[in-house]
Amino acid sequence: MDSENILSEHGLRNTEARLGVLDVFKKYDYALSHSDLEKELQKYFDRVTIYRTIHSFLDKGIIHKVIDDSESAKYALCADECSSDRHHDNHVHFKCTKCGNSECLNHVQIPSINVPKGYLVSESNLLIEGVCGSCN
Amino acid sequence: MDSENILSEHGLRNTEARLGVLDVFKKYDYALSHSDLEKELQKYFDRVTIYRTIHSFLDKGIIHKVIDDSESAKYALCADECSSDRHHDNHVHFKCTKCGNSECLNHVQIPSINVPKGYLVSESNLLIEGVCGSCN
DNA sequence: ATACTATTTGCAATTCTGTTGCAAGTATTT
DNA sequence: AAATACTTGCAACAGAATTGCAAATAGTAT
Repeated sequence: MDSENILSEHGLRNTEARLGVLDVFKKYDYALSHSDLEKELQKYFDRVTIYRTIHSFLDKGIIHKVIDDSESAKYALCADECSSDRHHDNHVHFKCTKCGNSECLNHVQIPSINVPKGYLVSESNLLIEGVCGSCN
Repeated sequence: MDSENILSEHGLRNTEARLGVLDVFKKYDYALSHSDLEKELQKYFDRVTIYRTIHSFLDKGIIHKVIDDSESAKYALCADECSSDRHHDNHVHFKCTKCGNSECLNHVQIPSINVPKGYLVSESNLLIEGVCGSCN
């Protein structure tokens, strides 16, 4: 989907900064941190704008947080089915210990897990660490 | 196991600060962040000491990092089988969206997952979100 | 096209998180 | 009890993230 439509369908105004951030996400096939975005965009936009863009994209369901045991939070574009109200609720992410990149494994499903009695599950996130195809 | 033994078995000296941190972990059955520890301990120890204690406990395998989609890193006591060289490598954590607490589900095993061809898996972490027994 | 309104942006200041160097204090060994 | 190595607190620092406010801009109505 083209970037203008992504924004308007999620109820966000069409601005340079948001288009710029979307372009960076589209350029990479792995999850990006704020500082990754900043490196590419600092010539054009303020750090604070990038933070605020990340927040509004998270709010509207354009990106999701990729869970990672590292220092800083990373984010990736959501699959098209996601929206602010009904979110894709099974995420599998693979983090390569060599190159440090995290990617979403969209086609892998998390098998259902038995939780203790009285617990309700709404979402699950599986982080797999190892060596990715390019580094292996 | 009593706190003095935990420390000496992991090759750490027996100090007030370390005993204090261990006590806080034992007091709660869910994962704690640095700031949780700081709230309880700031009257007795310096912030830096708490950071350094967390690091040495991680190093020696007394605690492990609990992966969480929230702001700050959280930690929890390891089960007895863990040590610095051979670490328990399958962690399942449950985060309650009502109370915000994360706990370890030690008895739940992560089913094996099919990763793309050419990928190697060394460790996996499953974060389940939902409502815990006490909040439900 | 122009004017209006609400949203968005940049800047400066601030807060929170985490680290480092060093001198003083403490645990352990002899 | 003395020597040594580790641990702690303090101050300074570095980086990550947030907030308030005024200026700029997008979308809408005129």
